Amino acid sequence: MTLEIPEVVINRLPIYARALSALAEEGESVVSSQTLGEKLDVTPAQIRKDLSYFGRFGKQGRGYNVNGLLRKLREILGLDQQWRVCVVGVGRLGHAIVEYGGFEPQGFQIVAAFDTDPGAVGRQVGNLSIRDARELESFLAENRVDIGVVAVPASAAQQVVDRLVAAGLRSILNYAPMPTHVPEGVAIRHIDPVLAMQSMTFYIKQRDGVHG
Amino acid sequence: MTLEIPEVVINRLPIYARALSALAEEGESVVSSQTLGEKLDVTPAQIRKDLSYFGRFGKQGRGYNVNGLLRKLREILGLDQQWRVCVVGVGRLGHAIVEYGGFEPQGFQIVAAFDTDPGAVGRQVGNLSIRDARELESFLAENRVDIGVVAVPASAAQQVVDRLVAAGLRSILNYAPMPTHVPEGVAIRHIDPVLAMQSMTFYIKQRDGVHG
DNA sequence: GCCTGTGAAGGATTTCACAGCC
DNA sequence: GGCTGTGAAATCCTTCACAGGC
Repeated sequence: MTLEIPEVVINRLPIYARALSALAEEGESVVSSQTLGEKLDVTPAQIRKDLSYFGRFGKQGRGYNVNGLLRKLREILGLDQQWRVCVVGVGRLGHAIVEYGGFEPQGFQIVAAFDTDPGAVGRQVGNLSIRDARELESFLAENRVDIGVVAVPASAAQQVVDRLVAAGLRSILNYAPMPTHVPEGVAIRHIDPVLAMQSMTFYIKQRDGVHG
Repeated sequence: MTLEIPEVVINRLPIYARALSALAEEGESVVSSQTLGEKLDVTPAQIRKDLSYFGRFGKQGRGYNVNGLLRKLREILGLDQQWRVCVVGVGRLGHAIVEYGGFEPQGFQIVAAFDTDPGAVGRQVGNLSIRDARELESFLAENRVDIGVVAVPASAAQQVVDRLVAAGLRSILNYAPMPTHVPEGVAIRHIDPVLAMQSMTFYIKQRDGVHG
């Protein structure tokens, strides 16, 4: 398909899609790059340029059809499909992830949860029964899974990522405080609130000088 | 102090600091940009250039002193200090945040939690008693708080961010699935696992074509 | 008149490549 | 010989500005 679309562009598309959803719910039928940009703190030129990688969706003089563009973006991103997700590590964090209600409505269905702790295996979380992490490979061989969520301690993160990749997964969401790496061709995203805070403190310090 | 250091650079420093911590624990005393880069999937030149914004910390022919550089980075980022954090919104997500043990050891102390729900106010979470969100401004006026964590529903996020900013907070970590905006001079970071997944599905689709 | 789509310009970030020092 | 620090080059990304269509 279309080659070499910058990753920054891909990362912005879901934001556009979300804003368009909101506009659609408010009953708006048309939106200009100007108006959309104001809602999102993005320049209109950026929105137009981003969209131009995928086609010509607007109408001169009017703007974009909200539902039309939303449908297009959902198609491009695959948000019109169901995605199957497994979670590895069901400690406090993994628990919260499995029970978080925000994934399902967006098409991300959690189909399995794994843990190494014999005390956790077999327990019920949400509507899943926790599986033994030793079954990870066999489960992935027998069931379609699209995305792996890693919620294990930092010390185990790389090993778990390696197993997921070896088993054929190509998309990983890593919650472990550890910058695991993956081979070319595997998408990985890191969720790390501590890192996020640690980069903000630099600016606090710069502004205010040193606290007690 | 030093002016105009790119934000991307600041965002990488905590990663370097974390890797140096690990090296220090392993008893390594010296590391080259080459070796550090391999651990982090970052080019050696990038590491050297990033560090050069802040000074000259290495020794030609040897590399960097692990503990020395770590101390420097912690000082630059303010990680050698205690930071006071408040959490707004103590639903399931806020709960998990307050009870997550990963912040305290890094110097981020959660000093208050707020909610609007009368049924939640007064309840105990971790070692905090949930406060009425109406007390937010008075609490911030009387107590030093450095970082505000927003864990409210999307519909309330912008409003909460506005209140935090109006009360003088200049660093915000937003967990709400909603790209809130803030005035110049306020640092904000978004944590949004759904967005992260939605950008990965693009690549799955590109590789594999469409699933059922 | 308004707004898109897009080459070209501009700006930011990364990488190169090497002088200089240990 | 190995490795840093850094100008210069290369690359990547954003913004400009305007031709063209509604």
